[in-house]
Amino acid sequence: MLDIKFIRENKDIVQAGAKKKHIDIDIEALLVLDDNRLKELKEVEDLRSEVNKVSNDIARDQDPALKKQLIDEMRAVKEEIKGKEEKLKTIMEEWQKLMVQVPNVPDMSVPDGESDEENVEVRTWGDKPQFSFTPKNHVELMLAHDMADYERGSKVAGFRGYFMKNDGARLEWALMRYVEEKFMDKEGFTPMIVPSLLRREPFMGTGYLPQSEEDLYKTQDSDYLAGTAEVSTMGYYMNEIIDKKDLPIKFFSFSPCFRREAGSHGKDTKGIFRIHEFLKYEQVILSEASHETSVKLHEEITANAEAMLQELGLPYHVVVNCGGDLGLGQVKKYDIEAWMPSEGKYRETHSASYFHDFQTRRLSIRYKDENGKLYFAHSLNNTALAMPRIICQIVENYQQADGSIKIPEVLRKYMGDREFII
RNA sequence: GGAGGCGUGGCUGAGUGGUUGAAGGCACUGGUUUCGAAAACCAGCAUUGGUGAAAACUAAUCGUGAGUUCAAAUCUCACCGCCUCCGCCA
Repeated sequence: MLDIKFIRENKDIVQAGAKKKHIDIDIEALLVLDDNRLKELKEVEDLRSEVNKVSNDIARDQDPALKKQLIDEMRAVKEEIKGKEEKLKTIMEEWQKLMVQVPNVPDMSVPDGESDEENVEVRTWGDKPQFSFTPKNHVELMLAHDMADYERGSKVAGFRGYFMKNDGARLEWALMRYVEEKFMDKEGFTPMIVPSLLRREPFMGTGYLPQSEEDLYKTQDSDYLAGTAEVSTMGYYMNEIIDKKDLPIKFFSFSPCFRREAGSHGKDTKGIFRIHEFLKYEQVILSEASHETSVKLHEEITANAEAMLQELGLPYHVVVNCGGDLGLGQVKKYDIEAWMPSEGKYRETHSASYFHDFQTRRLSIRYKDENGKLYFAHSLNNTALAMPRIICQIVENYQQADGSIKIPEVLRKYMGDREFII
């Protein structure tokens, strides 16, 4: 959610921002509605003011006849208010509906473009492996080593169901222990295990609803399953006021994640790259309301992720997402994509975004500065490590001519000090 | 799932229809005092929206939403949350 005052004063910027994100919204129409809203609000408030005043007179006045007269008068005014309130309510509903659709303004440095195909590479790291043989894809490799069972997965869990097995399960646990140790020692990060089964409010607050209703699983109690720990972690301080000296607040959150993948039925239908249920560690930050601080922290959480990919020895590149590939609230986003030999391209493992106060305004997360003044905090997030997806890149990049898979050095101690999956 | 109780400002805690946005206390801020501090004393101290250059004025907010009333923290209903007891269960 943007501040209506900001929208009023910067309507051209907001409209241009929406265009850059390829989101169709008429800011001018919103402002006309807003004028109308203010006019009706004023009328209702003036009438209420009159009622308040006279009500006090009634309380004070002892003359019964005069009392009765005033009460009758106010009864009439009340009727008038009722009618106007009805009108205002209708306007407000329309206003709210439009307001939650207004996208945050993307940063100047965000490239133009419609889809992820127009994201721009900003840097690459690592040497892509050269194979003297035809490399297998992760689906085949994991099957060959009995690291996953897709058939029984879909028998039991349906489309995109899977079991992780043997060294597949061990590798996933190894990654979990690795990333936990990595962040446990990292200064400032509070580790949290967070809920995934959530009410509607945190989804509205983070900007996943109302737009992405069809991407979320919903229960018969009208709760939703979160696709990322970001949702509940951001909800943690919902409707609260934070002391400025506690900022930035950094969370290292773990949760199961659930995604319907409604818009991607044909994509990545084999294996464990795109699945309905997985485990993810997420970095979430609340910071002071400063663009510079947001930018700095954005680079920091991106660097945290890159450091791990480097230790895991996975070649990757970082892309800055184009306007059309940004979410409603995102100001800027980097996707980190690791090399996938079987596809001859990079595939996403991490996604780092910052939002300014878009989410915190919806969630009402504020902080108080030295002078007691209140501000909406800024928020950011990035994947820490998402499982089992990253195993796809690990097994593909580390496959050997003899069919074995080399275990990344940093994970060996969690895999019984072995060098290979044979 | 059943029975009962409760939800007031940063905290604590009064307040069952009428100048109550809300007593008192704590905390916090400023001042007096002091070499300095503590204590004491004095003063200040909610948020959001609107109008306004500002001062100020105005509306809303006592879990949330509806309702009754000229007037609601106070009465009614629904929902949410918390607590206690019973049942069930990891």
